[in-house]
This record gives sequence, structure tokens and C-alpha cells, in this order.
Amino acid sequence: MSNILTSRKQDYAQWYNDLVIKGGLAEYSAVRGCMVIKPYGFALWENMRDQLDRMFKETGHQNAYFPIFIPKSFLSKEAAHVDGFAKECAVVTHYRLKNDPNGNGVIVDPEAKLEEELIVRPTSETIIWHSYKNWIQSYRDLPILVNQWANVVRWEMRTRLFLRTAEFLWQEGHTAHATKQEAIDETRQMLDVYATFVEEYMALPVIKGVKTESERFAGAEDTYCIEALMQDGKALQAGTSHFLGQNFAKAFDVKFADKDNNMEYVWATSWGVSTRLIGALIMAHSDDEGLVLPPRIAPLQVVIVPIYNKDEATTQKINDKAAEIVKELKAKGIRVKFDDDDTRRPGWKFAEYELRGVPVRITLGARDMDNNIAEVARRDTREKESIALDKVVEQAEQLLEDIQMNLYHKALTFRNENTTRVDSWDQFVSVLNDKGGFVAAHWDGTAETEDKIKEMTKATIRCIPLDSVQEEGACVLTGKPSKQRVLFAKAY
RNA sequence: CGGGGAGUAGCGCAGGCCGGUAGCGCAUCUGGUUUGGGACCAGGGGGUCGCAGGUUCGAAUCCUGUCUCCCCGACCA
Repeated sequence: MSNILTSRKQDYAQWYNDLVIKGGLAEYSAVRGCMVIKPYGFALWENMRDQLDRMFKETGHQNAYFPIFIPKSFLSKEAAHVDGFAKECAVVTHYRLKNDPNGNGVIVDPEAKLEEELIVRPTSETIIWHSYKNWIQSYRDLPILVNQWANVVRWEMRTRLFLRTAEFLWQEGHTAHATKQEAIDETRQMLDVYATFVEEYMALPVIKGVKTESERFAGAEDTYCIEALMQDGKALQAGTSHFLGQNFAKAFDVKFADKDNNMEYVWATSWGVSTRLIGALIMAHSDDEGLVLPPRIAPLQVVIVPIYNKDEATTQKINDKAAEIVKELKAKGIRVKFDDDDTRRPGWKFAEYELRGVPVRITLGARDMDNNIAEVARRDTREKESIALDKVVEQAEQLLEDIQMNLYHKALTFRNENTTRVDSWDQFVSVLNDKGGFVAAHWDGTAETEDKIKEMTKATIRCIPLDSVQEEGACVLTGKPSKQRVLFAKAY
């Protein structure tokens, strides 16, 4: 049995790292806090990206691309925004190197100092709104529905592969609207797109909600989010959608003439998900044997492992059958690989593909050929079954569906079991310490109380759920009146 | 930036106190036997011991300085 992974019980953080690295998703790079996304990890991201991109386009958005560099003066135009990001910006100050006169390689040429420093984008609101000023004159120019796929840099103190890296990949949608309501509708629509994507493709149930003031995006009026629960009972913000009001329009003086020729400020939204989703995926579904990937986004959905003996006729038979199955699965649009690499033995391959989270494995051996069967194994439950050869393709296709559903329901059950309604402070503290997960409790609505709770328990308000029922209650800390429960959790 | 740990072969580590031929496991290469849950046998290759000084006949080992990375905290998608 493989013992190359740390188990979740032993050390959850180490288990996560092992999975990322040994599963072939990513590795550390020469640059502190930055990672190399390896081909297998990038294939996973591409599958996620492609589906999201389709969904953005279905809702009327177009892709564009804005510069990675932002003039320093832009960032300071929106006060809250600069406050939020100033502490984690990489800054470009020079544009040239030269040979060190002392012979120690190259040095920054002091003659080549930039007039105005450039900030490596931590997010692109400012550079984009600078452009929007030129794009928008009249109500007929609105709405602008633009998305960009890009890398951004936030100089984080502590980093973790996928979950928090100094550079990460994401998409950021930036829209401009004539009315407040239209912008709010857009914000909510994109939140729904995210929730649908994460639930249906990543098989991960999420809570849709709105952030409290202290957790809000710097420069937003309202931040909506989807929150997911990881296997260790910690919450993870999986995506955010911001209603920006007129803050950026005012900062960049973006006005439009309405039908009555009145000049009005434009209403804005922005929304994003990042490679952090890959971290969520890993921590939600995987087990001590390795990654468990939802079929819809798995780079490889089915792998066929042959078990040869020395008999050439049998080998030929296995190869022919495998080729046939590959052809049929591909015709159905299923991503399949026949691993006939003779330098690895079957047991090695079983372990390897389990580590990599391939949902379905088909084993074809000499004995199977004699009996006209194949062994079909599913990654999520690790169950194996003997299937008649002429039913194998059908079975594999069915299993992919089953696994997708099973992963979702398993995660949903886990979340339900780890969401606790709490009405007293003692219970609040003990649930957070002993059980973890989401805690639904009343809160008096003040930032002071929120801060105090964070200080005492490390738990933060993840969101005020959109479907939260109105009920009379008392704040779990102060006892002051409250009208609805909010979700607390320790978070990534 | 505070506290803790670590830099020796691609990876994981031992050696260091007590200076004297640089070692182990995995990986890798060659040949063979194998193939139903990470195979076995035989042979081989690979390291200026993080870097710079110093002590010494001689430094991975002792001394001084320096750099980097990891873990725990404050900040964050």
C-alpha cells in the first residue's frame, strides 16, 4: 500500500501540500510565494476556465485584456481601494539593467528610474475605469460587460499553494451600467453563475451571501460571496461579486448622458474567481489515497490499465480491445487514456492514477480476456466491479455521472452535518473549538462585536446568507437584538 | 516584522559534540527475470556539504559574518 502521503488525520496542512505536489498539480518555484502550475494542474484549470468562459459569454460578456502595470497615481484615486491593497503591491521602479562595473553580474541601472512607478496589478479596477472613461459618453454605450483572464500579484506574507500565492491566475469581470438596479442585478447574476459552476462542475455546495462591512472588497458598496466548507471544518471563500456603486465612476470621472441629456455617474460591478478554486476542490473531495476530482472537470476521466503476461497473442487481444474502448469513449466526448507504458507495473499505475484522482479506471488483463470482462473501478468510493466487455463503455459513462453526483451529495451532507445553530456564547465557543464548520448565530450587526468575536475565537463572519430567514434573536456575544442569523467560521 | 527550525546527489535524510578517503533510502541508467495493488536480482552514474571569510598541516565538522527556504503569529482571494 502506498504510504507516500501524509494522512489528513496526521497533519491536514501537510496532506494538502503532499497532494498538490505528488498529485502533479503544482510545485514551488524559485520565487518566494510563487508556484509553478504543472501540466496536469493547468489542464484542470483550463477545464474550469473554459466552462466559466462559456457561462460568461452566455450571459453576454466579452473578453478583453488590460495592462499588467498600473500607474501609481491611478491606484490612489479611490481612497478605500488604495487602503485595501497598498500593503501588498509589487512596484516597478526601473526599466533597465546594466553590467555591474565590479563584475558581479547585472545591477539595476540607476540612470533608468521611472518618472512614475508602476504597480503590478493586484486587481484591475483602476486601469480599467481609466479606459472606461473614454468608452462611455452616452447611455447608448452602456452596459459594458467585459471580463479578463489574467494574472495578478498580491505580495502576501504567508503563502500556500493555490490557496494563497503571491501571483495567481484569475478572471475579473468589470461591468458598467446606467442604473443602480441594473448593476445590482449584474452582481447577483454573476454570483449565481459562480454558484452554479462550483456546484455543478466542481461538485461543491456553496452558501451564497453578502459580506459584512469589514470583510467587504476595498472600494465596494456590497460584496457578495460564495462560501464553501472544507473537510477540516474551515470555510473557504470561493468567489466574490462586488456592487461597486459609483465609487470608481466618481474616482475616474466617468459620466454618461442619459436620455434626457442629464450627466450621470456610471454604476459598476466587478467579480472574480481564481486558481484558489483548485485548492477548494482538493480540500473538499480528496482522501488519504490522493486527489479525487469531479468527472466534469477532471483532466483525465477514464484510464485503461492493461495487465500483460508473456503471451503475445493475449497482449494483442488486450491492446485491440483497449483501442476499441478508447475509440468509443472518445466518440462520446470522454477524456480517456490507455496507459500501455511497459516500464511501469499495474500496481504502480493503480496507485498513481488514484493519486491523480482519475474518476474511472478500467483494467484489462489476460484473465478478463478469457472471460470477456473488464474490471471497472471508481475513484470516489474505490469500489471495483467486473463488467461484461460489451457493457464497459456504457458503465464508464454512467459511473462518471454517478461520481459527479455522489461527490456533490457527500460534500453537501458533510456541510449540513457541520453547520450548527447556536444560541449561547458557551456553545458558540465550544462548537468552534471542538467541531468546527459553520456556526449559524445571531449578531448585533456591529463591527465592534465582529472584531471582538474574531479576537476571542479566530472565527469571522463568512457571510450573511441570502436565504437567511428573518427571526428575532439575541446577539451571541452582546445579547443585543438581532433579526437574522449569520454564518461564522474559521476560514482560509 | 516577532518566535522556532533547516540548508550535504533530483527528492528525503545521516554524519557534526570528538577535524583526517562524503554516506544511506528513494529516484535515475544498463542487463535480465517479471506484470491482477507502488516488483526482484546484478552492475553503474551522480555532490566545489547554501555563500564568504577565519583557525588549522588538513574543515561538511570549530569560529565569525551573510543569504535563502520552511513552520507558528500579525495581513489577505
